[in-house]
Amino acid sequence: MQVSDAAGGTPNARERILAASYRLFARRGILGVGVDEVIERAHVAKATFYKHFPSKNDLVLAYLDRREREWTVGLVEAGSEKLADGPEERLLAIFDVFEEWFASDDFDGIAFITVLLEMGRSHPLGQASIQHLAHLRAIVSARAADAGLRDPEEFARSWQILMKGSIIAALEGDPGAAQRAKAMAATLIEQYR
Amino acid sequence: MQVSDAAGGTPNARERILAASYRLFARRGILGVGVDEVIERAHVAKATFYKHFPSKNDLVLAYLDRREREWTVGLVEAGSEKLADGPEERLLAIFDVFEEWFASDDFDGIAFITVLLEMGRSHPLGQASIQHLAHLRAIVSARAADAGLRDPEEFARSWQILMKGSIIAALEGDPGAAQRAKAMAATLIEQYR
DNA sequence: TCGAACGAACAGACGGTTCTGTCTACCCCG
DNA sequence: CGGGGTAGACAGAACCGTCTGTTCGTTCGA
Repeated sequence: MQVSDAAGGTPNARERILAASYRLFARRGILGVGVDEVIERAHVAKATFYKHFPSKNDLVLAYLDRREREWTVGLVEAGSEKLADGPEERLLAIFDVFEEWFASDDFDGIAFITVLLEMGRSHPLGQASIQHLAHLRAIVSARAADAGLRDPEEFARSWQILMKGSIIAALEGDPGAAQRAKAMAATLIEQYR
Repeated sequence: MQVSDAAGGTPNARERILAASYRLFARRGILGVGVDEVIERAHVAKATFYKHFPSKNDLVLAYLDRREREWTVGLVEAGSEKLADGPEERLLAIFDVFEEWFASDDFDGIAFITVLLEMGRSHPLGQASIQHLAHLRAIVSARAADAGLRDPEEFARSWQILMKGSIIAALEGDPGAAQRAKAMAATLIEQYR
């Protein structure tokens, strides 16, 4: 089967499209990137593109899925997992991961919010973004339950306000956004203990 | 001078363009609205449009300015002013204004962040958005100084994380976002007292 | 084992729409 | 008669999506 390219070598077409669009979409949004540019960067023929993704929308959906795997799960969940051991510490470590992320060259904002704002909440892509954000919140909620906090669902909603706010602040140019949010987060944990 | 139309009657062309673009941009973003649509909604000829605004960018800059007058100053500053009397109460009342705003039909998100995410921080319009957000922060900072809080500048940055986060949460569909942020805000005040 | 058939990718022209911005021509009122 | 407006054609680019035709490696049957 020639579907995968996990063993290195030249990635197959679908993977190249996904990789190219990932970087473009993350940095310039959906509306700001045309299909033609994705095709050029992926070194792929147009027909090949439309064989794998019937429309640009389908590509964006795949992009959001990948964003969830790589960012939500890979960076946020796994990253904070190995930085701390207690359940409360694991929660707080999210903002340590953020701090490093904010300072890195890979810091490209929060895709789900960008897409939500670009497309609007009634658009299918806006709806998909809302669902991805709900999944992120579920992770926080589960950790809150782990830590024995009361009302994990409510807690997670407040927590996510801090996450979103700090990401926007960082994007705006505030280098201390992560630590500022972390301080408020620590207080929040106390109040839900 | 025929610039204003404050006395009613048919607004002049410039004002109609501004009014039409305000609603369109606020709801669908910058990239999602074409000049042709603005022209149609404003009942204005294309040449007239380009006489008043040399480029779409110039219109967006004017839109952001108006947004600052109507939203930042009109809604947030003035609105919370008349809802409370003590300096701390005036700060907290911002989130009461938010709650009403979130529930209203006029709730159209936060223009400055939308433009920032759409255009990127290096784009002139992104830069302008950052400046408008800084102005909003300056208002918070001044009120914090009024309330005798320590380090008003730092305080305002944390405060703004709550504001941004709650607006995004509301946009995502969380009706309790304002009160959740207000609770965290009250705690923040205590810590800076 | 050789050659036909096939799948997957390639390059790129093309159509129809939309975008920003320019320009001409007219019109109407003070 | 001049300034501010109207209507709308136009240029040139970018957009999404379709389509034609070619190449290359694999598979499979005679």
